[in-house]
Amino acid sequence: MDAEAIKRSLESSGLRCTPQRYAVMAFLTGQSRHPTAAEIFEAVNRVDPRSSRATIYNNLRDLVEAGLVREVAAEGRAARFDAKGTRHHHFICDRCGKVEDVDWYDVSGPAPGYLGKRTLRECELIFRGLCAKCSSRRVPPRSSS
Amino acid sequence: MDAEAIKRSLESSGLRCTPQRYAVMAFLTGQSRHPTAAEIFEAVNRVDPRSSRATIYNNLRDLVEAGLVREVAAEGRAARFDAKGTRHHHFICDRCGKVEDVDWYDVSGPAPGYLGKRTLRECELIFRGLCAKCSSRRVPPRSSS
DNA sequence: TCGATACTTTAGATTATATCTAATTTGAAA
DNA sequence: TTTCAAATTAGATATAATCTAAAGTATCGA
Ligand SMILES: [Mn+2]
Ligand SMILES: [Mn+2]
Ligand SMILES: [Zn+2]
Ligand SMILES: [Zn+2]
Repeated sequence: MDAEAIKRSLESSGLRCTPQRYAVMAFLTGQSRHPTAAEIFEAVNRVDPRSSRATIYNNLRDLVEAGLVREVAAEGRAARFDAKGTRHHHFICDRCGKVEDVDWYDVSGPAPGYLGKRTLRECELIFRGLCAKCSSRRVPPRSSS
Repeated sequence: MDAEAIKRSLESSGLRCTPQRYAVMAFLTGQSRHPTAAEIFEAVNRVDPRSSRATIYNNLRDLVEAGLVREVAAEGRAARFDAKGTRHHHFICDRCGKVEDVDWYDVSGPAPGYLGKRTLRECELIFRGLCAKCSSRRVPPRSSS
């Protein structure tokens, strides 16, 4: 996603393309990891323009509301964020907690009526297990052997 | 799940069945909601035995480690907990954030090789949309009309 | 161009959530 | 009983997120 595309996506969501907001969005689109607010804060403040902590949080809130970014559902202390580029699922490692992207495939939704009066918008899959790195190790990290 | 069953499940996980630990487990098994640590704290302290905040957190940690309780993957400030009774999926409301149980059905897992070198343990399905209550309302809550 | 106005950013204070510490208490086994 | 690891506790501390009030900035119409 190039600079112009980011600018357009912000403006078509009714958000001004301020330098600080752009920086958050640009950083997120360039990441396949799932950074926390603190990590985003650090990253955008390594280059101009600098942003205050409140601005990082304000912009993340605005971007999530606008549907350009999602807050990833995962356990753990700090919220993690993800630019909504191409649809994908997530793999969460039982051991190291890393959240990795997995190519999207359409999930066989529930049978009609299964969800009662609820209105379904989407089905998201979360895979759990060991990531490639953790799979290749024999011994759990906490083991003293 | 009756008292004896809870006691057995704790002990077969190598955990002492202390009054405080039992109280947390008993409360969680009786809930279809997904309470936060603060809600559990409040609930168990309405009856004896009382537990300190640290004990609630200690026991939740122990129960999650033992596999008797899971921390629910959902957005939002405080972690939510769920006794692992019968398997089920979750429906998360876009609007009010409520996490509701949905009967389990087996998810068509990814094709072999899809996940590369990762080791898959389970597929969890998260449905998103509007819960029954929010579906029946016309106007979004923030609208000023 | 000018002023009005709404949007945005900011530092620091505040609140909310979770963990740590060090001193007891408890309970099962010897 | 005595012993000792496990568990509990109050309060301190750490971490994450939000709030506040003041100042800065873009946009619009006159
Ligand atoms: Mn992702
Ligand atoms: Mn549940
Ligand atoms: Zn891993
Ligand atoms: Zn709802």
